[in-house]
Amino acid sequence: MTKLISTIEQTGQCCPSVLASPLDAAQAADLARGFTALADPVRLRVLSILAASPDGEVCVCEFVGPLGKSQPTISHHVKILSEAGLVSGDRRGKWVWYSLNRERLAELRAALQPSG
Amino acid sequence: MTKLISTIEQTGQCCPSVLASPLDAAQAADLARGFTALADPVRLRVLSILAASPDGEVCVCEFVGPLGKSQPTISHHVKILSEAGLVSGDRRGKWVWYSLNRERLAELRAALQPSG
DNA sequence: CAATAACATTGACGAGAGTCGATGTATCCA
DNA sequence: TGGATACATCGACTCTCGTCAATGTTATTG
Repeated sequence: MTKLISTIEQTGQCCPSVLASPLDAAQAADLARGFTALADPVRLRVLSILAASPDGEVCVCEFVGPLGKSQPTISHHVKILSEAGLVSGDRRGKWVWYSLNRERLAELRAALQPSG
Repeated sequence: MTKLISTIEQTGQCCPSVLASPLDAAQAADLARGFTALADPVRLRVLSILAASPDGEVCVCEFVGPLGKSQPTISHHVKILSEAGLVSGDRRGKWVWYSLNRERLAELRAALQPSG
């Protein structure tokens, strides 16, 4: 807590940033987990399809064809994105509708933002 | 080329963005390579140390102690960052001074930027 | 209840990543 | 010329990741 306040005072930010000050091991591990979720072409395409969807929601079956991967593979990637906080799933009947978590994406973007 | 102009017209950006429009396989692969370079705590700490350095340059030997990794391991990570365009090395005598490539980092940040 | 559909989970496989000791290469100095 | 220093490369190991076939789970429908 003291460390968090110190970080805020030093950087003017609420989240660790790569460019603000040297990261300790824990901060670096947290950020690395986030970027790991972005470090796969299938997952990036899932996010981009979600972002481009008019109603902001896409069910899993709509990823399988366009991305050329099997249903278990898509399900695997969506789970990774979900655990990283980048997407959220909502079950309605047989379908699970996934939506983009733009706040989480903004956090990772902010970690690459210059401090000054 | 035609595709690039089309992308610029549609998105107002020069680089593929996750949030602008659905990524094709090649665009997604390119971005994934960039985020893969960021998806490791050691490499994030290397970048953060470079960003915090007063003169913007750090030689390899200054990473080894603080990061608690062997010299070959640090050299390996610096190479990955270099190949990803995120850092540049400059040999001066026995030392190799590495500096941060902020433009490349800005490109990856822009890929997470909302289009509207 | 049985059959179907959408999605998740499991198990297994090959490929790639992170790590370090040992070694190679380049540079400086005595 | 020889030794010492800084960094890169190699080889090997372990572990994780991406992938898919097979199977399980949940919900709808007849």
